[in-house]
Amino acid sequence: MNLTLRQLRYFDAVARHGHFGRAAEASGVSQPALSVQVKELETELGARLFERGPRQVRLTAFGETFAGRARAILRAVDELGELARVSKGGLSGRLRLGVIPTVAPYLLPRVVTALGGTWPALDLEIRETVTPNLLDALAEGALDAAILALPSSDRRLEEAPLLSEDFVLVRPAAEADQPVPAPEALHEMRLLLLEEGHCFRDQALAVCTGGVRERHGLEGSALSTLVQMVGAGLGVTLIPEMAVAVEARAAPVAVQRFPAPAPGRRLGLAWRRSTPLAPELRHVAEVLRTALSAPA
Amino acid sequence: MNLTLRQLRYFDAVARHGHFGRAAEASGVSQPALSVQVKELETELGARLFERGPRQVRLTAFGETFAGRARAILRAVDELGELARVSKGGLSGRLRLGVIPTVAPYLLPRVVTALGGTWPALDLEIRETVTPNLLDALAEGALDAAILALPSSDRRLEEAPLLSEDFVLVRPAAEADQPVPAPEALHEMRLLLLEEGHCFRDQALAVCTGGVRERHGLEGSALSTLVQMVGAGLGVTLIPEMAVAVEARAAPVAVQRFPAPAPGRRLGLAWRRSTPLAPELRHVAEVLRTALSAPA
DNA sequence: TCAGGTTCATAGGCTTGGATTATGAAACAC
DNA sequence: GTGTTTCATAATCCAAGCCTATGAACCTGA
Repeated sequence: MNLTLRQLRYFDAVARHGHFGRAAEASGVSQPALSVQVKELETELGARLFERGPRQVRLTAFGETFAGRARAILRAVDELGELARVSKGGLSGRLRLGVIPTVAPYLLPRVVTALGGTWPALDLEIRETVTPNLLDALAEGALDAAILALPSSDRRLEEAPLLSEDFVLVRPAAEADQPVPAPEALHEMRLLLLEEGHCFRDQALAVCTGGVRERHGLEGSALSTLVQMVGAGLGVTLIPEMAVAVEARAAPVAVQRFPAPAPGRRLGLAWRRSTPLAPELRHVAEVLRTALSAPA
Repeated sequence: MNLTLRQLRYFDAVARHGHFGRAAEASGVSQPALSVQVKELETELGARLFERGPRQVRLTAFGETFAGRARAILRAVDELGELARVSKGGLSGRLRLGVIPTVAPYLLPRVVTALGGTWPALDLEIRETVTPNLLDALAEGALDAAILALPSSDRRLEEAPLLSEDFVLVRPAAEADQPVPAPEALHEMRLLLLEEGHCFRDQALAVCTGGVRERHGLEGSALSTLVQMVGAGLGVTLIPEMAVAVEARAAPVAVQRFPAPAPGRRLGLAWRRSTPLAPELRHVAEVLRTALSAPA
């Protein structure tokens, strides 16, 4: 038995696309070339990897577990390449950084400036999406690191804290003179939330230990939407402190801070433990921590 | 950059042998063929992997970390092959089982019988050596499973208990009428020990919390040697209960059991968590547990 | 200092593996 | 049934990899 990485790559492509033709195209080879390699792989293994249906290709049970391991191997091989790149000249080339949506608009300028200043040769690629997607992308090696709320509670990740900040209450400007409610009292008010998937939604919910009245149709996909909704008198909302400067100015709302201990969140940088970039990423976290602790 | 498994295998061979010629021989190819592949690997990586000295080949610092990752990949690929074998027909083909020396002579017959009875097609390969070697071999994939004393305290291993047994005191036959000493009192006597590396040596030492008088030149490499030394009046020793039937008969010695709670050991089966054989090995442990709990 | 030995790199010729295009076969859609 | 989609097979070609032979660098010992 003599497996090759080529076979694993082609197999993985078919497993992902569920289609030989498209897998071949994605792999940059002709369909027969790919078919032959996959068939050879099956022959060497002595087991079918795919159920070839007339309309679709599906993994067998065996193929399913095989795919998991094959992917891990391909990822590890990719990391070998990264290892070589890092080993000479430190951080350079592409760095794929993920950022959660409730951070990206407010921090990215400073992040880009700080990293570009320290590593001029760095080719930064940013991807903004919700935490679950970031975690998947990190696990698959599609991202090198991500800025998200700590803790990630993913054992495969290493994380470094970047900053902590409080949440503030945003209410219609007309209510500016009202006393600040206790966080626990928020469930008495109409609290507007981000849609499912945003970690900030869960954090906001956690503040209201009593639960909130669900307001279907009153969810936003971005903090600025929520603030606009508050300005229109639809309810109140929480936003992280870093968003105040940008968002509170754009609508007729009042911002109120909670007395200590105020609810808040910790943000950090996270990366796969096994990435060869780990030492460099610790340095990146250091640089970001410094840059972000300075006033904007 | 397009690494191949072939390159990694050849590189690994050179890293292990520290010698291109021998690595080539071990890999079953000519030396130039191997040299070319390694050179190509270095070119693709853009970094040297070896320091080519005139008298020896040594890994560079980069090569060192590279080798670790490369080996992990090669192991994972081997496991893919095993996965295929296991996926159809369950446990069959070769099973490489390690056993510690203080267990092997007494249990192996029953182990072989039990496994051969349940899996007739199984080709059992036994390797007897001390625990540290077993752990290395398991980690490298040179063994599929091992029978050793629990706990292994290696997080990469999964383990299943097989049996627990007491230790008994072996003393010269002339002392058969003496009262049984408390385990703590053993350091008053000349306790004969196995040589370094045997886990049973450490377990015996642990029994004598007060420490023992070191008797250089009075260590044995096997329990039967120790018992013979006891028979010759050189001191006393501890042996596990399973060894009594075989060993105590072959020398003029008396066996004394300790009152509860007697010192003892737990034996178990251990295997790499990532091996595809894991489900089968749980079954193996089950079979062994049953077979070994029955009287010999 | 020079002859001989060891060890890794390079060169030339050959074999095999992988790629391409062209074509076949099976299943569905209408 | 005719056309379409999709994977497998066939024929052909090029390049990657292997082997033998040889070179280059360095050590060793008289």
